[in-house]
Amino acid sequence: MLRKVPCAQCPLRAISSFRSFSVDELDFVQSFKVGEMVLEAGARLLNQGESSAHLYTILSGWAFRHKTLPDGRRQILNYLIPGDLAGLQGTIAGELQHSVEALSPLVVCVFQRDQLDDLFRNHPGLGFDLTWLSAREERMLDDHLLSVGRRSAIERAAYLLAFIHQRALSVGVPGKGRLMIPITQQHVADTLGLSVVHTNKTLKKLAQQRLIVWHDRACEVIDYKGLAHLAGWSGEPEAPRPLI
Amino acid sequence: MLRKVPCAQCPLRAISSFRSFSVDELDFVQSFKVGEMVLEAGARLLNQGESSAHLYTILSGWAFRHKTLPDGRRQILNYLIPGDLAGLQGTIAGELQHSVEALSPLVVCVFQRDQLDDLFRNHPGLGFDLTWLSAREERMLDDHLLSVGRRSAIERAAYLLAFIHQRALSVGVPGKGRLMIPITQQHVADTLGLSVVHTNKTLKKLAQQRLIVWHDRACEVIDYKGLAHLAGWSGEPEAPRPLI
DNA sequence: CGTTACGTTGAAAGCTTTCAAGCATCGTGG
DNA sequence: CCACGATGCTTGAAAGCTTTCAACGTAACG
Repeated sequence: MLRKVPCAQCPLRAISSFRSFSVDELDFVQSFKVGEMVLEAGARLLNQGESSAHLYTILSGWAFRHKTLPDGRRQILNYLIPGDLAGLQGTIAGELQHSVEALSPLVVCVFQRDQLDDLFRNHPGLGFDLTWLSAREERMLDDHLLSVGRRSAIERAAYLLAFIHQRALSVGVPGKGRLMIPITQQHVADTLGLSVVHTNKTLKKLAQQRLIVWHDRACEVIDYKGLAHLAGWSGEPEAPRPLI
Repeated sequence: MLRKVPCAQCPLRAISSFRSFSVDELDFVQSFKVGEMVLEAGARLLNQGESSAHLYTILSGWAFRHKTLPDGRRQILNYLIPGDLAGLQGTIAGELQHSVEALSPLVVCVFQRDQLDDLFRNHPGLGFDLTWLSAREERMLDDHLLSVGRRSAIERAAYLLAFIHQRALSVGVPGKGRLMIPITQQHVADTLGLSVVHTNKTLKKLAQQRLIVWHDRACEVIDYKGLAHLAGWSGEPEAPRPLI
């Protein structure tokens, strides 16, 4: 937890999908920031049942949020990519009810939870942003719940991959290369509520229809519109969003 | 939209699960409140695809939040009971991505969305509360997603009814009588991601095990602990919560 | 070169849906 | 007052989607 890039020079802020911040806001966020942390793929950022004194914003890399039943069955709740905030739920209860695990090497920005009071008191705009981010996560969960509850296996898979693809593009994740979503079929299965075996067969169908290509531990979306259409999904509404 | 009970005398505030508000906060909430609205069972409070200038807090009655696929398949996302806030998602995008429909006669408190700025600016504690409420909804959705994705049909049903039961008790919904959850088996099916037919057979099993009794368009929980145990669910963590 | 993680396949078993039909209640119009 | 349509709850049987079981191939790694 050494490096501490000045927020004003954060490469993420250059991306057009993030709203611009005032100097005042940037100053505060800068002081709110404790430092940066680097995790390797597979490492846990947050743990179900534990409480954390920190909030995190993903700077680079991929992660996912999940929770498990007592007997070990696992459900992936959502994926985290650069610009996403993690750990806010810890604000309402001591213990976090889910875990966050890195899918790829991960760099996160670390904030001190006990400065939240200060944030709400002195920077109402940022307070609003936190509510905004939370409501946005809620909306994504609504979509996932609709998907897992009411879509067929192939529709679910199509929706999921289209969803992740769109989100990653909106924050420029692919860089200059092609976008490779760094997940295994087990991750897909645990997101869709399916078995790995059936997930494998379902992804194969999507590949046969030339909608995706499955690489080693990664998925490449070939036809985003085709996926969205198959799933009957119109995409997430885009709006300039805050980056805390 | 006529009556306007003073917030300080709101019967909900007498319930111990809500945190106490300062005079200052009460004054603001009072001014934030535009009035009250009464809906009959089946009426829509909010509509997917439309935008609303209002936020609502349920004062009495039951409602549910849901969204549908283009071909009509419906997923119920959550249930709303007294003290719950509705419409916050409309803050982040013009159009709401879900609908809210009354399950029983409903009385709601109406707030003006464009006063949210004022709220965040002059009442940081209430701003925090909004984030808190949003994060809480998020946590409930996490639980539902885990349930629909990874629990068997009977576990899902047990979880759902235990969940609703606990929540309703925490805000004193049953009054002095027994708690009757005013839902049809179609609602249960659309919440669990199952067909009505299979839902019917599943509920019958719960009834045979003496965990619930199904009445006409209503469910009575007989053995809350039994349901929670069957579902492998430990209940929602309880904490004093805000009432806006 | 053995081990482990990931992906792939085929077949049987099982859970859930769909299809069909029937019963009961309730409000409405004739 | 009664027929009738609409809504909700039940049931049985067949069809279908998904899981489980079992095996096998490959690539990466120590």
